Amino acid sequence: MKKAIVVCGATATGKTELAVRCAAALNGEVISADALLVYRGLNVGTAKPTESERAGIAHHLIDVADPTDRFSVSDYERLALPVLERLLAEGKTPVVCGGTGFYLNALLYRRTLGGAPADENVRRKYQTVAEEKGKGYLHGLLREVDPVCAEKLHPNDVKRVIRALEIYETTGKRKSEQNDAPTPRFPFLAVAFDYPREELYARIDRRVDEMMRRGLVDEVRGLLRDGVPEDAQCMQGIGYKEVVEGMKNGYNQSIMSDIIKKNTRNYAKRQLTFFKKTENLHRLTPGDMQSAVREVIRLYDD
RNA sequence: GGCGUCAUAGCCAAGCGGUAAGGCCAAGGUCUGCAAAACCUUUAUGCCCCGGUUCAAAUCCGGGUGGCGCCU
Repeated sequence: MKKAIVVCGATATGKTELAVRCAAALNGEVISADALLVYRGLNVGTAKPTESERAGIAHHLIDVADPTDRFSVSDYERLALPVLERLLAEGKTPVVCGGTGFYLNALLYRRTLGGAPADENVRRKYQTVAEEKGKGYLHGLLREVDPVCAEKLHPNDVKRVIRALEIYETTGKRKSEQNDAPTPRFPFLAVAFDYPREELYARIDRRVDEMMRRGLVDEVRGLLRDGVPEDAQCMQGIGYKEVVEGMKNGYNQSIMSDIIKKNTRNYAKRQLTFFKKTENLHRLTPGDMQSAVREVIRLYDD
């Protein structure tokens, strides 16, 4: 069975180019693992690979949702897994590429994701409870039905507390009892560029400048004009929410740009933390794309 | 030159005699159906400098230094 290649790591480290080159060299196709690349119409703010950047390599899981959709990990898993399995069956090399660790884990490991579909009504109900009676009260509710899970969650972590309550309410089972060990679904080689922090931040700054130059503000304006609500899920993406907010407050592009840079740096740091736990992650020396590709191929053939 | 006013962490800032709030930034971390989301933790043996009063001073007094404002 062919192995998959996983190109992960922080934003702005050159994942796209590395993935395309590896796919080209190993008869592969790219499967994106990115929470915002799935949305149509979000191009410049997501640094969506252009036709020429894709270099004739097939890309999957990009532009599979409308900006008004509410896309989630389970949607990702449902769409991405069949593609990946098909490629493996065809003897091709799936090159999974992306910085959304949560999506990556869902694709790479067999997990139940809580085993309960999202239920808007239940979520709204508990959201109201949290607002009216307080986060502590909501957390107390969870403590009653699933004390083990409640113990692990901070009362302020309302999203997860609600999710745990949702699982219990819709399935009657406790989240804490679904201790499914993460088993890999197939063999894979994971790689990531390891930039010094300073350099990574400098790359991020440059990338954001580039996005502004390419018309991020116009893109956001266009999405809003086309009826995408300000509070749409995709508008929570970095670059989008700041522009929406900035336009409301009359900020100039320079101020928006600074905020986007800061948030992107914070995001990159979270990604680094997340990927620290990825087992057998091979760190690639940044700087020379050519030799990085060679390194990946060498590791792949081992 | 005179008078007044202010000086607290990288930044903003509370405190007004009893042993340094808070916010931002930064760093570290969590992550099982919103994840570019959400959440957690840490961050001044020290309050411009020197001296004094006091059991006790960021807080009061005197003198410096620096910023700001007004007057000449």
